[in-house]
Amino acid sequence: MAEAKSNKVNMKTLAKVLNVSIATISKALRDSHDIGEETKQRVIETAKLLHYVPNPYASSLRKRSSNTIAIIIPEIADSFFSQAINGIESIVGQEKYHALIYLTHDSYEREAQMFNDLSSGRVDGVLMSVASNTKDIKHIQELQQAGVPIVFFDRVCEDIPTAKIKTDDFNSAYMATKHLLERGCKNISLVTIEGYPFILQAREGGYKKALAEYQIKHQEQNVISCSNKYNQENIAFLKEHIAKIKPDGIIATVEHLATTTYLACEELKMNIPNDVKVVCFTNQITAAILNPPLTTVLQPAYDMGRKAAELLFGHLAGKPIQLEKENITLPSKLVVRDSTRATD
Amino acid sequence: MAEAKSNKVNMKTLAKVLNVSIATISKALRDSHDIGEETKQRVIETAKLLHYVPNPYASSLRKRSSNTIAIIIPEIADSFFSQAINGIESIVGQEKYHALIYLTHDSYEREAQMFNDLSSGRVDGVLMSVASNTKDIKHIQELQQAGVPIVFFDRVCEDIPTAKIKTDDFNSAYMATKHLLERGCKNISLVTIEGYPFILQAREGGYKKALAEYQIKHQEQNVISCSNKYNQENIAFLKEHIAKIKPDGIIATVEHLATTTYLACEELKMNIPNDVKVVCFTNQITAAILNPPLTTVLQPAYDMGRKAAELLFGHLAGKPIQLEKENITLPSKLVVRDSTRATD
DNA sequence: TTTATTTGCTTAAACGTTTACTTAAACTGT
DNA sequence: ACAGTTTAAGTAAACGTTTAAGCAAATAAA
Repeated sequence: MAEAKSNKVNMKTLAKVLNVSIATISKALRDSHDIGEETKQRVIETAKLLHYVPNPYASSLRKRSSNTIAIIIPEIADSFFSQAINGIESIVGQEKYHALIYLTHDSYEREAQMFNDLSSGRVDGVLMSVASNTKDIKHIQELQQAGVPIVFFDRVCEDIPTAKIKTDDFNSAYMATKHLLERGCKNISLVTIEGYPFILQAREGGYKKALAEYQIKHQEQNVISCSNKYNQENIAFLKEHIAKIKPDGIIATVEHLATTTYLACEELKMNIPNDVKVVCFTNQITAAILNPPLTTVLQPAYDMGRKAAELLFGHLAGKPIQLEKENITLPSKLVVRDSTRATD
Repeated sequence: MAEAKSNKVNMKTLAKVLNVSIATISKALRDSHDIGEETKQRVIETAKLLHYVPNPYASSLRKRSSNTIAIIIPEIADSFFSQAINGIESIVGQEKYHALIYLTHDSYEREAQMFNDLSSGRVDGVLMSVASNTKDIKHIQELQQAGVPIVFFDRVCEDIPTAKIKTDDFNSAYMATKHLLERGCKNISLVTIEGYPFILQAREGGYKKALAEYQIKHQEQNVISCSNKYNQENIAFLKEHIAKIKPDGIIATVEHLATTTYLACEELKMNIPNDVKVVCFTNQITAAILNPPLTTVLQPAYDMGRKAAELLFGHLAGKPIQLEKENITLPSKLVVRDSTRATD
């Protein structure tokens, strides 16, 4: 058990032990044709015996590639993103890559800062959901022009020509709204958050389309934009809106708005679904045990993350994938529960 | 705008442009005493102008340190871990470090594999929660002996002499149990998951202590061990237990067991809190809007992550921190809601 | 004035790999 | 037997930093 001293064992060590050159070690470990079968075996054996693990930084420096990707997302305490990471990780691990994680907290400045750092060659590729207040996309363009492939998921940047994995925001909002209309709602509010022009535009579009189909005139005041964090002020803000507009249906477009909406309704003594019916975009398993159980738009978070990673790694592996041609939409699912139960 | 060609600009480029040596560039950028003030400014200016970003791999190779840490956790789709990552990230970002994320999925084999990789010098330190089925800790010992500092949070490994950030599992389980006893429960089940001897031992200990104080004899059959994933089989398994034991109180020790427990009770037509009162260890904000609102043991996830990161970075920065002496316990909080409302 | 010291910079080696190029020996076919 | 090819190695440069050591000129101390 004493064969492996804590002194770093590197190729030089192995070369010395085996009395061959460093090049032989390197080639043997990468299974090069240059090296004889017997030598290869000897190298592999002693490498294992001495617990040799290659230095990734030397390798990355020389090869100009790092076997590392970056995951850049706005936040992590959200079931959509954590499930998406699970999907990403399922590929990253399998491909023996490493994943750096960066949280922008929806700040453009941090995002730009991160991209600046990444232009160093730190990563071979990027998987990202853009920050809500990113308007200027120069940082993304520059990284892409520097040759780092980028794949967007969920919160994509339409103006960058690369792969985008989205869910059908327009359609799922349309379905959700139609569902409320079918259940008799006539005055539906759309509760969104600041930022995310594309996604929110799509959801608002689907919402409006459904209204139009039911000959309901859309009112600007029925669309309310909260701040993107769960707190007391948000609840108060929403309460005010509900008290004023008295909607009979609410579509909450992000996860934490479910709690905000339920608490606001409770404080206003408005019963769900009798006084107001609620649908929320969320992936939380607790939706089923809420009071009442919440009708949700369930997004394919895991699959989106996985698909995004598959495209990126396919590209990195040199497969003939034209990232800019990949524009994939995975369907969300409306899961109907009691928060939109028919009442009358 | 044409000053920065996409050709990688490195120290050599800067040296050529400014007609000084590479060493001067390096030292100027690191604000060395060796370099004159005027030269420093010129270097910094042109570096900015040409969008120079240092190559992290060259730097890491030479300095034998990577400005990177590893976060190793069992899973990520769990509010405790995602909040803990938020806490960690708050320090990582501020210290200009980078964080690699690894998910063990509670598998010892993957964990050991990851540690093996990390012995390459890939990271300067590790923040981790150990996998549930990790019994053999040789991989952890070896990395530590190789000089990589490790800080545990939540799911610690008691046999490794290093910093451990825990929450008071014993006491919070004790409080939760006592709370149920005060509310009149006489037959309390503890629902746990497989693995995690230390944490579960502590929680079971607290549970037993409370029972003892109330002169209730502990029954082995009241402790049930589910599998650590949310699915239908788990619900069925728990239903069976509840049907057999007919507990009037349940303590669910991990987040996803809340949903499992609620659904099991619902299927058995057992009313919470009338027929059975429920407490769960969870950090989800939806606890407040469940049916009924769930009494929770709220763990200081963010603070635990943050504290763990603080210790690690303090150590890395050379502060006089003796990691092996740090054994910190942050209190959890019992948040009482309707799932344990007094009835009778 | 002479000797130390400081200032500001350069030289060159090192970190641990990978790889283009070279080389010597062994095999091939004629 | 000999030119040509294949096989199995080795040599050395390169990746982009950091840093110990050196050195000339300027400054300070005696």
